[in-house]
Amino acid sequence: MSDITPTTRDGSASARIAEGPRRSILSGEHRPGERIVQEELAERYGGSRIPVREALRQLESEGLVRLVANTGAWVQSLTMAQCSEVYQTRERLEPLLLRHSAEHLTDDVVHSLDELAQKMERSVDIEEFLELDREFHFATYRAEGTYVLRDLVTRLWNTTQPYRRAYTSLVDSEHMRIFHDDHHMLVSALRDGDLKLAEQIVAIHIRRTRVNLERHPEIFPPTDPNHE
Amino acid sequence: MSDITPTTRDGSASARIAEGPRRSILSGEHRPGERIVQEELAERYGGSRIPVREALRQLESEGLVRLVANTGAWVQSLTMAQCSEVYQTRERLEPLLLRHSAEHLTDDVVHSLDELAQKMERSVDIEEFLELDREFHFATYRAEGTYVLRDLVTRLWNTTQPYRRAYTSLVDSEHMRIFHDDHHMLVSALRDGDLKLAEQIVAIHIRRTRVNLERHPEIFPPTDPNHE
DNA sequence: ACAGGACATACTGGATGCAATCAGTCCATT
DNA sequence: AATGGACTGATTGCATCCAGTATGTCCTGT
Repeated sequence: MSDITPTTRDGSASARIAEGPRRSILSGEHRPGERIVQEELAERYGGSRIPVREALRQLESEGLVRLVANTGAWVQSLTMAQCSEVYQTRERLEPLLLRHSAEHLTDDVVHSLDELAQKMERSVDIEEFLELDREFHFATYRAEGTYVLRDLVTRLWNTTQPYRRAYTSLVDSEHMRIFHDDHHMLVSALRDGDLKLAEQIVAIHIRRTRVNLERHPEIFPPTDPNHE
Repeated sequence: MSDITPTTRDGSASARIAEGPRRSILSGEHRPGERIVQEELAERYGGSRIPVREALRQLESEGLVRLVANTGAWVQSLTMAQCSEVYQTRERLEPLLLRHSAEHLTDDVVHSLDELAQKMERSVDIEEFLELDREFHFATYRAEGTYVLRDLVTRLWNTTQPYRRAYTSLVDSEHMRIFHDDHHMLVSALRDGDLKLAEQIVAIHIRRTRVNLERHPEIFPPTDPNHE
């Protein structure tokens, strides 16, 4: 898990503590809708409830946690419509990020992308697959310059991670074949320096995943539990 | 605080306090790079430093504030490159948001959009102009359904607000003419139900602003003061 | 005069303790 | 039996206090 923390943070305890639940949520240890108790986090990661509360505020802004005053915190859960919205957003943003980044891609990186794509094909474990997929795509997003856009994309990935996990365990080998083909085509386009094509592949890749997600309403909460 | 405090108990104090500096920053009362002292906020908005600190964490995640451990908080300042990046992001996202929203636009709303565009042309005060501009565009973004995308766009507007303000005070009447024309064309496209055209107009409108912003490096900090 | 270091001040970060609020249970009433 | 209300345990929200760190100043030595 490399690029999980969206904003590079200082060494304060609240920033450190925030990483704990963030990892737990992204790794699937804590699932959407689960209750988060301040005291438990404080004990688990060492510290009082003060930095824990600041960490929760931050995670709320990142879209990973849902806070209700005087009531508590829960792992954020998305409806299918919200998840779809995030994917539509990604479909617009990631081609842009890729374009910025691809100009700085070296042959070494392209080569490692190829290896990642192959390794992913051989992967049988879901967690490993998810991690490799993330590593692959973010390897194509190693843009120089500012980090605004990459931070944003990181957050979008993070908020939808639980549903990507649930979906991955459902897809059949046929869809997987197409999924891997996308990756290989993307590597080829990047190797050829065909930026326009690479952008299109990423957009289609994201759209394909969204459409498939929308075929599985059972992995989302039945109705909107969040009224905000 | 045991007396008849006007502070409603419905929301948490930290959420309430966060609104204060957020408003101050957006209204231009506090400018990028200005120091923010916790104690001052606590006194000004009522409360101890605990909810203030949570509010600052939240504002940090929103991109309005920059926190450094053991040192303090400052109003976030963007380099021209970062600001440009936000505008490129907006250029991709707002057409999408507009498309989602435009399906629910009533004739009433279109009519009020027209009035807003005209009122903006007559506006001479910069603050009023900025507010009307924001009101105009967000009136076109009154999407039903989920709020993920609109929240995101709101944040992007917020983080660039200081530079929009600085830029507005610089543009000549010629550019203003083109700016207003964009708005009128957008209203027409929405009235005709030409979604594709409306999307294009918004994209061009945002791009035009970005290009003009990039012609004024003097409104940005000389070098990158943020190392993240 | 200038550079380096020690001190003082001001501010942030965090822990503890107390008040307020919510949820779940039990009992009384209809 | 079902509904309404009070009570209790648990948990959150906040204020006060104390420790840690950064910044600015002054002094000393060269």
